[in-house]
Amino acid sequence: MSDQDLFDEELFEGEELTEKQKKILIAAIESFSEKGFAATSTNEIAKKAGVAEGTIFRHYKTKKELLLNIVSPVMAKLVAPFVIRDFDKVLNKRFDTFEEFLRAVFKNRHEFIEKNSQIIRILLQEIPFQPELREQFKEHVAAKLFERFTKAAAYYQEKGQLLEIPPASALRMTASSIIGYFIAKYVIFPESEWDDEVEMERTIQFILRGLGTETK
Amino acid sequence: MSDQDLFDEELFEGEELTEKQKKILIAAIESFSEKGFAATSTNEIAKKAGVAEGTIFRHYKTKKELLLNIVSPVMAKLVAPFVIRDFDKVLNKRFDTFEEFLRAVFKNRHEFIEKNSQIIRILLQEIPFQPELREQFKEHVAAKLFERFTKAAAYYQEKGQLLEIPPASALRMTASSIIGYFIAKYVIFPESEWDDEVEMERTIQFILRGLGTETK
Amino acid sequence: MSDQDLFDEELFEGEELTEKQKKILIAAIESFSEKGFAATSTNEIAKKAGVAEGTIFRHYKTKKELLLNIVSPVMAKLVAPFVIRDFDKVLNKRFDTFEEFLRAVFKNRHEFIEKNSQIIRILLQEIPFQPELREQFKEHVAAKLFERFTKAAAYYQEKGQLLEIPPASALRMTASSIIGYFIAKYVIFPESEWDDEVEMERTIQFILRGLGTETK
Amino acid sequence: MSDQDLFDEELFEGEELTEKQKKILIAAIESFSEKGFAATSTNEIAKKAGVAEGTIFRHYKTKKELLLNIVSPVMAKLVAPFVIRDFDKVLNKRFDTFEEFLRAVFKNRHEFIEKNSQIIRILLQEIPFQPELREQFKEHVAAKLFERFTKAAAYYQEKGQLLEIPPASALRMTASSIIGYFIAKYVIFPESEWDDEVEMERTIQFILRGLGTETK
DNA sequence: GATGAATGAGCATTCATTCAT
DNA sequence: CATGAATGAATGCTCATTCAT
Repeated sequence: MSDQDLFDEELFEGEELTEKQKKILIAAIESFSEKGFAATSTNEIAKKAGVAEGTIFRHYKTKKELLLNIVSPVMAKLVAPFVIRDFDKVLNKRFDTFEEFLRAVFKNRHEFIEKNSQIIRILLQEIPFQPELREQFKEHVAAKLFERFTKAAAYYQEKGQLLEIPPASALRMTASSIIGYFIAKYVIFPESEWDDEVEMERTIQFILRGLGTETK
Repeated sequence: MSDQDLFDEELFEGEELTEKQKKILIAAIESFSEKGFAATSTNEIAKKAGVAEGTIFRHYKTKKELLLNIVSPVMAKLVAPFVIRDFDKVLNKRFDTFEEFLRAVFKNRHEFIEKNSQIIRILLQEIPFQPELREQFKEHVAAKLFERFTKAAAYYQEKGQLLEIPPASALRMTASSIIGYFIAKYVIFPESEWDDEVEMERTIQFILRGLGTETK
Repeated sequence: MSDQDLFDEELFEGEELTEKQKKILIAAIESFSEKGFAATSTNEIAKKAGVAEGTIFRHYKTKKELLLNIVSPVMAKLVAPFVIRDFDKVLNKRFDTFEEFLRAVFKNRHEFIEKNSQIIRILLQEIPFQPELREQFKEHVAAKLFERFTKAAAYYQEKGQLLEIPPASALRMTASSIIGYFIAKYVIFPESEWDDEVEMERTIQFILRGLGTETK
Repeated sequence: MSDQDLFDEELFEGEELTEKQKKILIAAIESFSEKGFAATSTNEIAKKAGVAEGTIFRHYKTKKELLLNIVSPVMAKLVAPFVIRDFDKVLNKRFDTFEEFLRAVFKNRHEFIEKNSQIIRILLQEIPFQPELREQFKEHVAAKLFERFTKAAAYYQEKGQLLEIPPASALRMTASSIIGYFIAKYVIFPESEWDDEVEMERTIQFILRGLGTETK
């Protein structure tokens, strides 16, 4: 929890939040992720945050706006490493092989997701029911991810390292495997023993074998 | 819609439902899958079903019981092909290779999921928030699936067709890929053009390469 | 109060109201007329009516709908004597002189207004703020009143009993005088001594002298 | 609007108002007259006035006090021409006939009401619900008006120009006719074509015929 | 003097559930 | 069995007012 708190501050740092606003956000994140958005009452959030109910609505006009304010920055930062300027060059320089690329993305996003697991859980839960969220997701996450992944895929396909299938399909299978890893870890076996390093490596190998061309 | 209706009757057929009960179930499924369980009111269900609100509570003590009554039979039937008596023999006889096995499971469950997409969507949405559901899921779905898949995995590993990794990991990656396929199809691109046959085949190939041994 | 109650039943009689609905209406009428629509809470109405707050909303979707349901029937019946079929003939037969006509209208509407003073007070208060009410009023009261009064005016002008001014002006002055009488009686001096008969007669004489031709 | 603004300053001129106070008053007048006192929030007034919500309460302890501060000066000035010292002499000198008197009062108050139509609308709306207002009105408006009108009436009755009825009744009918004129003009037909001069003259003639003794 | 964040009581409305018919 | 009127707790949200800065 202290870890979570630490990060929340970092996450919303560009926004000049008052102490009360931070408490409201933290309380809302906790409740939304535990019980779901619709089943969490503003009264409950207020109590958990130690503020008056009216205070919530001074800062967020509606409960839905509170939800969007929680989830939007995470969506933005979720694709951050893909939105670097001159992504192509970065690709050229840093990741010579698809394996390096895959491994870097996985590791890096792993940390991010770990730190924001609650909010991402909320995001996943609410995307089917909140059109605004879906719109944001499509525009800022899916589209960007798809665009950059397509470039990367072309690059590695050219190099002969990646199977010649449509990037969309490659992306789907990569994402399925990675997201499946996180859901297993955080949703299905949250309290089980689980060897992060080993399972992550297995997942990477699985994707590489499934999509790579290596005679390996 | 008529397809969906048709199937709903089939799905609950062992249960001797009155006409009104069927209407209630169909209405509830529609609303729950569209707006979520918590955001659907019993009043709304009653109106859509064309019955009085009291009638719902005559058949289902609480709203949650209604949810469980919808979702439970689907959970049971979701693992149906794995729960055949003498699963080992079935395995021996029918699916000589891992590829055959995988292909059969995928195709067969594909139809089932397609017919029950609404209910499965409800299931996925509500599992995180309904302990009873989670319990049922673990007991009747996950455990059975795991048990039978483990047997199958051992069988194909012995035959040298499947990579020597823990069955749990193999299951996770297989399931991720298959479920990822369905989520892409039903949740992310529900109105997009999407070539079922091709994408399914790609997914199968991906899993086979990822988990199979290279002799292929 | 018993008088008021008696009449309320009569007023809404065409509507098949349950006992609870009647209580809600009576309570709402009392509160709205005492404190105004905006300053009356539904909680207060519920308590006064002896029903649960939810019960109000079962019968009237919103507080405003409750207001309209109270005020509309009175508006309709307020112009009732003018909406008789063959108003012209009635005029011919029954009221040979403008004085008779005026006296009849005044007396008859006097009783109606007396019985519905609370609701009419609500109507007057809320007309400036409720566009729906204003619309209804224009359509069902003002227009009808104007139309029939215009006919009557023409009739008496032809007979040489009424000053030759536009009917609209004559109506305005007649209505001002009559409504002024009621406001003085019910709003300004509600608890004063006030000789109904004498003041009414004075008002009639005032209008007759003001609008009649001098032959009298 | 500039006219209105201009006058507002004039109206409150004896009171040494700061710029912010004026803005608050103007904003409150506008909102109260448009939506009613109870339906206007202090937040809304603050925004329209361009001040902080707290600023309103620095100047007016409560929202009701703000209302009274708006309405009181208008009430005082509404009867101004009647509160001249030596009203009797003024009467003697300036208005030899009831007609002159009536015409002067009507014309003069017409301008005043036109300039303060918003505030007077507020006054009319809130008098039934604000005991303080009613008290002030009785004490400063009705009583004074009644007292001076009674004197004037006696004067003109003595001169044989005014019907021998109780001044209270004469006042009621005069006031009804004049106020009816304003309500028609400002409330019922605010956007209609309406010939001020002609209708005012008709109204004056109506009162004169109704109350005068002229063989005219 | 002016601000605006904070308050908590109060608001209209919705809800799952009950029960007399 | 089925109904639907009734309930009252709970909900998201608004309000006039306060007060530290």
